[in-house]
Amino acid sequence: MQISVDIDDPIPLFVQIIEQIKQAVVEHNLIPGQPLPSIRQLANDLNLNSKTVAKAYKLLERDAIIQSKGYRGTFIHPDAASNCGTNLKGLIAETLEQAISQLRNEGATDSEIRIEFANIMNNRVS
Amino acid sequence: MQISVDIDDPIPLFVQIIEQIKQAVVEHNLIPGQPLPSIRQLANDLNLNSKTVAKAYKLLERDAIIQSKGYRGTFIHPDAASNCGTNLKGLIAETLEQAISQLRNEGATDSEIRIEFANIMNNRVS
DNA sequence: AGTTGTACCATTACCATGCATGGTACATAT
DNA sequence: ATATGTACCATGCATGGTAATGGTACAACT
Repeated sequence: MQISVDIDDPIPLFVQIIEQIKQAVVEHNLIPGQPLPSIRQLANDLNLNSKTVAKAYKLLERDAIIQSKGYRGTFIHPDAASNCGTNLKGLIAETLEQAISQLRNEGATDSEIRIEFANIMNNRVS
Repeated sequence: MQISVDIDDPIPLFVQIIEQIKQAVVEHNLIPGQPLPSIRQLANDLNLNSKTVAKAYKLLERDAIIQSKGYRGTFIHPDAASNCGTNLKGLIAETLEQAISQLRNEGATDSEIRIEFANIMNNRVS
């Protein structure tokens, strides 16, 4: 498995890692049960901080693309291929788009929407 | 009609203006049809930029609290009192809260929600 | 001892945003 | 001329969030 990152790319490094692993899964270059390099190992290879790689792995595990087995390492999830299709990102976009377009129709300003959004995300009381 | 602003107050100046005019409406110190100072006039009295006052007036007109009649000036809207009750801000908060809590239940990260939100607000293609 | 994933603490730099400012211009009226 | 609301251009400043960095520590296993 070849993974590379481009620091000059505006795409965040942890996203670059995620996309490459997902791509390898859909192309069957990575098959279920196959081991992935350890967080520290991959971080070392890419000259990245281990936290950056850990973040990518964490998100991949949440989406059931990979499986972390503690001291035994990290492996491709049995249902990795099908879970690559489930687009959580798409659901997020769809849900937010619906809410935002509704609010815009109600006459809300983008500025007001942004402010209220920030309040909610920070659990502030408005 | 007495309006005053406090520059040291963390509340934005245009919000201070809006709140005071709304307050005056609910207290019947401002009644429908009554004229408001012109944008430039009020800006001059408060030592503010005219754009700041214009912003406050624009939002007040959107909420049907006041009515702008071009060169004739700005006046209190006939339904000002009742429209002071309709809380657009509350609607925004409610709509967004519903969407966000749903996404959080689906497993979405706050970070992901924020990114997608920014994409939508900027009409970027994701 | 060495490695695994994970969880905290923290800081730095960058970028987007909101607020307020300034200038200019327009049509429409007195 | 003067005044009205409104629309565009632009800037400086402060704020807040993300991304990425670093250090430390833990339990569990080889």
